[in-house]
Amino acid sequence: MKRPTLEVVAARAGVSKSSVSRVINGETTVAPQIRDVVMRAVRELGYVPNGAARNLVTRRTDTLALVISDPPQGVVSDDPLFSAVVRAVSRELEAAGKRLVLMLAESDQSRTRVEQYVAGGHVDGVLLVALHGTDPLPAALARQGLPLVSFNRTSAQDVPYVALDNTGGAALAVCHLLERGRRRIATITGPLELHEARERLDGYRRTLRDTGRRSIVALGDFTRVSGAEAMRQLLEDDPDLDAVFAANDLMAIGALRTLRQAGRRVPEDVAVVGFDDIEAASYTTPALTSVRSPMANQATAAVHLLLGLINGGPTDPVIMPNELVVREST
Amino acid sequence: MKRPTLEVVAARAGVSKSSVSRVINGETTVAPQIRDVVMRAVRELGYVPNGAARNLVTRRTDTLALVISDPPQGVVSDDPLFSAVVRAVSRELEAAGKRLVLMLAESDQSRTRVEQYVAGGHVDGVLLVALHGTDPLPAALARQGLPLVSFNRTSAQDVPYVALDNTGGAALAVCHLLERGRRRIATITGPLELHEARERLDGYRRTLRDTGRRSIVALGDFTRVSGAEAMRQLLEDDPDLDAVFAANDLMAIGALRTLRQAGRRVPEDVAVVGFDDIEAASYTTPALTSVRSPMANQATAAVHLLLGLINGGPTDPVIMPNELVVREST
DNA sequence: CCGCCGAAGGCAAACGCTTGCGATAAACTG
DNA sequence: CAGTTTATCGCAAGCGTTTGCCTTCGGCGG
Repeated sequence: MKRPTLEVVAARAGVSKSSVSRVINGETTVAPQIRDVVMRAVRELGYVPNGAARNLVTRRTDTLALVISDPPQGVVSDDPLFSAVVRAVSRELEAAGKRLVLMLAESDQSRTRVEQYVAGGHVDGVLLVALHGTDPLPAALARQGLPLVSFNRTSAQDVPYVALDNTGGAALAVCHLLERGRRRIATITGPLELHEARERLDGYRRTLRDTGRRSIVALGDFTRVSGAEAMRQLLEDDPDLDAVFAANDLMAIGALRTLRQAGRRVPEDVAVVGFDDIEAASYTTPALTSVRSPMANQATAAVHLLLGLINGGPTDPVIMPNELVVREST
Repeated sequence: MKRPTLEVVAARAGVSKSSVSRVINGETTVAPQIRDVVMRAVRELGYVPNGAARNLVTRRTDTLALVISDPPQGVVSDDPLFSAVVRAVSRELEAAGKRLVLMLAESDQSRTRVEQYVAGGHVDGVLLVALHGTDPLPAALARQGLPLVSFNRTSAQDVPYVALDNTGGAALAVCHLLERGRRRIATITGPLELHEARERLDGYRRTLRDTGRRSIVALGDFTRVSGAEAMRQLLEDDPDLDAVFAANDLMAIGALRTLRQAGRRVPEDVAVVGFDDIEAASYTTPALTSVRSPMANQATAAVHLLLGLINGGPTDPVIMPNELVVREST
């Protein structure tokens, strides 16, 4: 059951290991005649080069790590985001001929394991999703000196990133509500220790302030139940509100339920806008208007940035614009 | 920026490479005093063993591949299943100190890439999700002689697997409907080239036959729209039906929408049962009764089976039981 | 016809680690 | 106290590739 090595291929082809290696790696300095005999031997023996040996000498692995640093109940655990990102990254790396190792860092212990792994030279670069503002991992990985791209602005300096335009997206949502003639626009925020949630809140606040209106804020944590709860709170605080901007779709869905229970019609009495445009946003009744987060595009862009970095390319951050998808809820 | 090697650690500690290696690998045949001095050197230098070199000699990689063989629009693309499986596998491997490389095989080209990769000795074993009955990958991977576990029965012989009890789950659903007094129970199937879909249909048919009732079948493809469409078909074929068993939740959700549009009340006029119990099943109105597929447990079991195989354990298949979650739609 | 140049293939030295085996010294045994 | 067994450690041989450099050989120019 032993796999053949370069040596036996060389023997079979009647040439040296060097030549076989050169053929395998597509070098041009080898005579077509030798190339053919080598290829034949390779095929006959079913030879596949040993990865470890190759990595050892070339110091490349053609493998990138996707690290998702988030507590088990965190934001990225949110299914739609998780699979959109993972799948897009996987596809893009596949297309580039690279491999993906996926690491969920859900505890400090696993975070140090990630560091060790990266330090062990197993990967050529790291793609990092670390939404929490105080996460130590970005800085730790940056220190390793390996190419690194983050999925958002990090507290660590000089980490190239690809981020959504959260502020702009929130502004988009609020402007839309204003155009629809809404006067009292509330918001349900995400957990404010996340950059993402902060920025969405900022966008909401700034837009309202610019038009001389006041903010009505309830805190959520990006879960559906927190959205429902926050909505109850808002109705209590300000029964006359006529619109809600939720910082993500799950909370918007929760809010919809609360509104229905409270007998408010959507959108007649209260308009609702979500954020992310997850699949489920189009299932709800009424279907949810939402700011589309181009997660897949973001992931693709992040992979490209990283691959560029590995080849000595530029480190300029990328900001992804997002667009509003108008449905029945506004 | 060069990382230190065993050699420099040994020099610093004033011992041989062997001793350092033994300390690193936690062998017991090393004197505590030496152990300490080595550990200190390791810490001071920030030494981390090089993975490639280690793999090369030990022939282990502590890395397992999760291969998802499915066309881009396939079943597993279904977000909830995808992320549940990926996340559970990742957690379990993390706990076992192993690494996960994720490979989506969405084309024949990428399927051969998977084979090459596995043959290249990059992984110690493979976890395979290949639902399509005609997928050649199970057999191809089995031929490699590496430990392999599939997420369902495969056409390839002798591949250990961990499968859901699809037949039993469907029976559970139908029995429940019968107990609720339903007489005309229809079903919406998944794409029948999938084992999964076949088995669920079998379970439905067998249960009805055993109680002397006839089957009412419409074909779907596991997508929400196909569910809606199939439901329309069913209403046309048999306007008097009083219950529907959908082979997955997405189709059940589609069916709910069609029923509402058709003015049928759920569950008063028509009861609906789904399969999988995805997150969204509890969001719908009315909330969906569903057969819970313990995907996470299944994934965990698969990982354990694989790890066992690697250590020479048994290859007995595992069948996961599932339970019915009763909600408002029945 | 001779010398030189370039192309192409082979040799052998790494790459960084593990591990069987022998060496050494300490600890026993009788 | 001599003969042995034990506990530790070091030596060096790989593991399977890649690659710098040297060798060889055919071809070309002078």
